[in-house]
Amino acid sequence: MPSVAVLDLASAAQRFHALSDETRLAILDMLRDGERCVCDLQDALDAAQSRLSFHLRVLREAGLVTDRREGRWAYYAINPGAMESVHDAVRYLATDASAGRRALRVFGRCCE
Amino acid sequence: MPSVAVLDLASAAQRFHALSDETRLAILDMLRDGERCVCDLQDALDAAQSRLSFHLRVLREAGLVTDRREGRWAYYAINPGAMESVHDAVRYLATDASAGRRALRVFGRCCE
DNA sequence: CGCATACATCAACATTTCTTGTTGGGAGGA
DNA sequence: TCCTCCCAACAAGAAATGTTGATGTATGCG
Repeated sequence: MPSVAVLDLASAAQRFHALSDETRLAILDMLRDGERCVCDLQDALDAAQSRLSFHLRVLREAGLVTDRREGRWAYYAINPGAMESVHDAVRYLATDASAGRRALRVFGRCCE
Repeated sequence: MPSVAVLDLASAAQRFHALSDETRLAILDMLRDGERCVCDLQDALDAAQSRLSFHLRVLREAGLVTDRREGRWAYYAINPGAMESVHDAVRYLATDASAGRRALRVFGRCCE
């Protein structure tokens, strides 16, 4: 059975919202390289600390990132499970309901 | 080469924003069955006409749906190309930058 | 023509989101 | 202990977003 038989609209919307801001996408783009502390993000993105803290909270509350405290630093990292659920949601929306389970409207060969 | 070497933050953010609302996700969910006129969506979602029109505009301006006029009806349908670019963006964000091109952080076998 | 239908758009308002500056708290180093 | 660093959280204002009701426009039917 597909992991997303039907979409949980509320949580999907929340995750998409977390992805709907350029600053947050830039943060995630950096986190593709691995976990980072806030100060790294601050330098790289040239953003005020409170602004980053705000966006990291949005990402965290959507479950897209995890945070780990070490000494006085906070390290953030992408949460693979949440990214996978976003992936599932997109695939669900892009799937033709009238076609079979694997038949995608969009992707001839998916993830090629 | 991957189709998304680097993410276009602005347009990706716009598309994610279009997906960040429950009403719009419900609309797309209906459109999985094929194209629909506004009146169909109106009945099925029990939403005011101006409200639907607003959300359809957001989806249209993000490129996620196309519209077709026929007589006095307007038929909306999912735009596969835009859904694919959303899919690419999610995969890009979920991909470990330090790993090889096909190595995904998240999906052991993608789109299984 | 007159009228109803299907839809877009506008105006006004409430709510949410984002930014900037400030405050506070915990962790170390001197 | 005092001071600095790293970060979260608060406060206030600006801007964007979503809802509702009204108006506008094109189509088609009588």
